[in-house]
Amino acid sequence: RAHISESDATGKSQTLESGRTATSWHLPPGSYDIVLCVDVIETTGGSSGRKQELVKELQRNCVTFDIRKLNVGDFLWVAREKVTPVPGQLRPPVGKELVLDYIIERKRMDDLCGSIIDGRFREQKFRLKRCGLRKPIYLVEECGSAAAHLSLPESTLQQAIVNTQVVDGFFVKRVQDVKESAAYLTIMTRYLQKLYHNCTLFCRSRELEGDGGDESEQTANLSCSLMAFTEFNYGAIKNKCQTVREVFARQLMQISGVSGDKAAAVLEHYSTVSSLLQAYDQCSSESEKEKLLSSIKYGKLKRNLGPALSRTIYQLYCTRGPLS
Amino acid sequence: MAPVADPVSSLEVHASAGAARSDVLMVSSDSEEEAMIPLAVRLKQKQLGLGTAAINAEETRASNVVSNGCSRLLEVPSYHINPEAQPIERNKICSNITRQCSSNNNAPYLSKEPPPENGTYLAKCKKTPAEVEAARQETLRKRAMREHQQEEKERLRMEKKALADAVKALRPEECIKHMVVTVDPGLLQLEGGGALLTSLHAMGCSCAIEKQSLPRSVTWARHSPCPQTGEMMSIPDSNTVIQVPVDDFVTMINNYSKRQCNGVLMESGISLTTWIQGHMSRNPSRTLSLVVIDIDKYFRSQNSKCQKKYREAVLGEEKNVGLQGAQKKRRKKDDINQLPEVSRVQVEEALVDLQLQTGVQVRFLSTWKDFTDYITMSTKAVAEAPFKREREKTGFTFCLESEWAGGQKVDRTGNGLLQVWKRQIQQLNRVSPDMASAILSAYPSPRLLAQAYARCKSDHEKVGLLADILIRRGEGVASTTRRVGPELSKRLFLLMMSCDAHQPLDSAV
DNA sequence: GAATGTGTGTCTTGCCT
DNA sequence: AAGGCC
DNA sequence: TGGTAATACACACATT
Repeated sequence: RAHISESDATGKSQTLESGRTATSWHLPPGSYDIVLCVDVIETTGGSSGRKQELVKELQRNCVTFDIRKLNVGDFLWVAREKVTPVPGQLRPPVGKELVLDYIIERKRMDDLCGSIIDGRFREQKFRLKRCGLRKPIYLVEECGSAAAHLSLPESTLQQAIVNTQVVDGFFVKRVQDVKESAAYLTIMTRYLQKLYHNCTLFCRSRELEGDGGDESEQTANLSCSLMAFTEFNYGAIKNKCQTVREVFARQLMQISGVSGDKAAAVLEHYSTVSSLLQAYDQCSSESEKEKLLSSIKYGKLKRNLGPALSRTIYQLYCTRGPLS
Repeated sequence: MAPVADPVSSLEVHASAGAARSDVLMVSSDSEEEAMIPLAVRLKQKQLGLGTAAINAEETRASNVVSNGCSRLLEVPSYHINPEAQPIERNKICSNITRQCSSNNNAPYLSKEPPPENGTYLAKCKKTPAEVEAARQETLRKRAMREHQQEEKERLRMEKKALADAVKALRPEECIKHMVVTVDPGLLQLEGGGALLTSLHAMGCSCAIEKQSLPRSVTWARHSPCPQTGEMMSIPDSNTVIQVPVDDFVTMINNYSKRQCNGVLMESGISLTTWIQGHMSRNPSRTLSLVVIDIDKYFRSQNSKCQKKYREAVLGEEKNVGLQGAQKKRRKKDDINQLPEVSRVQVEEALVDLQLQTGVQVRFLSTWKDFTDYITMSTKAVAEAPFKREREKTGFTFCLESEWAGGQKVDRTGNGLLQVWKRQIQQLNRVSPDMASAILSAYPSPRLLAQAYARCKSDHEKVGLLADILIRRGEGVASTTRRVGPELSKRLFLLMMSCDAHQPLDSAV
């Protein structure tokens, strides 16, 4: 039977630096198992029976897997160190875990439809790209299946799938139903177990990831420099450290008409709130303040920010009384 | 020997049978192209006719001068255009130039404002021949200067146009018209080849039929004007789609299964992976993807032939290695029936092998119309890819970071700016709307907050300025109050007052 | 961008004698 | 269509 | 030359 353990990496209450130090440890061949990890949300929740169907199918295929809370993606594989219980201790020592470079985002057609509409689709792809795992896979379910009258045309959905393949460079696997998803996971798991049967694995840090093309490195498909699972799953939570410049850009974009290009153009001249305020103070007249930013060029090439926006920003930062 | 044709040999057959004819069909952009080429050629001619380095230096200087003039008129500091530009106004430069010209040819004291007594003298006496000559030369110089300025203006305009057109060519709507889809003739002699060209044509892009290095493949290229020469040049795209016949596909699947069963030492023919690896090693820069059309026809045939083995293979309980043992039906009559017997699981296994070894994926389509649609969608994707990539490179990440509210609308009088200010405060991590409202009520504008900081005597006072502001959560008796706290107070202080753009806000340690 | 449609504002053009 | 106007 | 009017054209933003 399949081995199911609820190892919960509590997503939020972690210490700031997850416990991995810079000591580059390694896992010799045979000292670890390749284990499929399934996001807990894929097994519990919503449609009662449908989620358990995947678990059942994996168990039937004798796939050893682990159910965890994944902060990004739906499936991935870890190299879990084999641990032998120590005499005198009830709990065996915690084994080190490295996460393989493959991560799967499973998407049913209706999910995809909703994701596209509310913008989650783009965000998910972005997070997958920068999650540190270099081989993202989109597992698209219900492909040729019943013309589900979703709120989006089928051609649109298929175009979106092709785009994630061609534009984003993801590997796209199309399956008909949950059973085929399980079959794919099964075959992938067995293949990876075979592939990593005789490999020494090294611990990599999240840094220095020139995440270039995923398929481009076809020769070195066997990546033995992997991230620790704890570091990966913690890094997937979005609590990045903000800088003055970044927050200033976000602040500029709170006003209607200011987009990323516009904000970036302003930041080219005044990269902090302080510098902008200083510039306003150094203006001799109010009209000079009004048009301080009007001739800043932005975007594709050299389009004026314009007097209207310049005036709005001037009002925001130069009004000495309360705003309305 | 394998009774089935090797993919390589089938390639040769198709290539020799197909007439390698190169044909480019312009759809709707031909008129535009004819209009564009002379434009770019003129630009090139002007660049070549005048110098290169010296002219470029002149033109950049002139553009700076013009920009300064404009910005002065707009009452804008010149460092917006060029941070290093000195506040020299254009009219001063011009008057300096004219003064120099005059002093070279006339008496220095006559240059600007003649004394009254000299004025009467000059008015009475006619201009000396030297003065007449000087005036002529002056006129000539002015004309020459105007011409030069005209030319430079024109050149600048043309360059701007060219760059604007280059950007236009990447826009989702128009980029497709600059795409040329190159189709291998081996694809066209199959059924649905004409429909492919028709759909591509209807989409608004050009088609070229020429023999490809890869069999039955389609590649893409971008037809765009070169920024330097102005000539139209084709920029090839790395994506390539190869249509694999079911015969070859099944054979290669079978070869892979044989290898897995018999061990690695046995040479059992080309597998999907080794076939692709061969192509990829030949030209490493290609991004391949495979298409197999109507493989269900094969499985239907296999299913009707021996249903028992098929079910066993699907259930996967026994290692069912289908060799080409069961091929008993009529040969030459039906090609499918003499193919080796492979199961769907074997296909999936070989596909995973291909995926993990090469990253190449396989699309299974049921009809040739689906193939046409797939090529159509791929064409759109390839055409729009550069546009999207450039946007991701320049734009900020948080623009589409899930919960992102669009810009707060603000009218001409400034209504709505208070909400903008509140939302600006909320851009810092871990700032709830309640916290923002609390700060907002204490300092309802950025200026007021900045003034408060300026009035602080010590830095310690500034850092903790907001720490004791009360946040009221809830309503009435059940409302609880908290403080903003020193942490957020410090972050807001750093945000407002720091001169270091890369100053981290979340305090380390 | 999923695809398409809608309104703000700049930017390009032509005009003037 | 080129030139001088303010 | 400058300055405007009228248009074209983008872009930010809102919908099936």
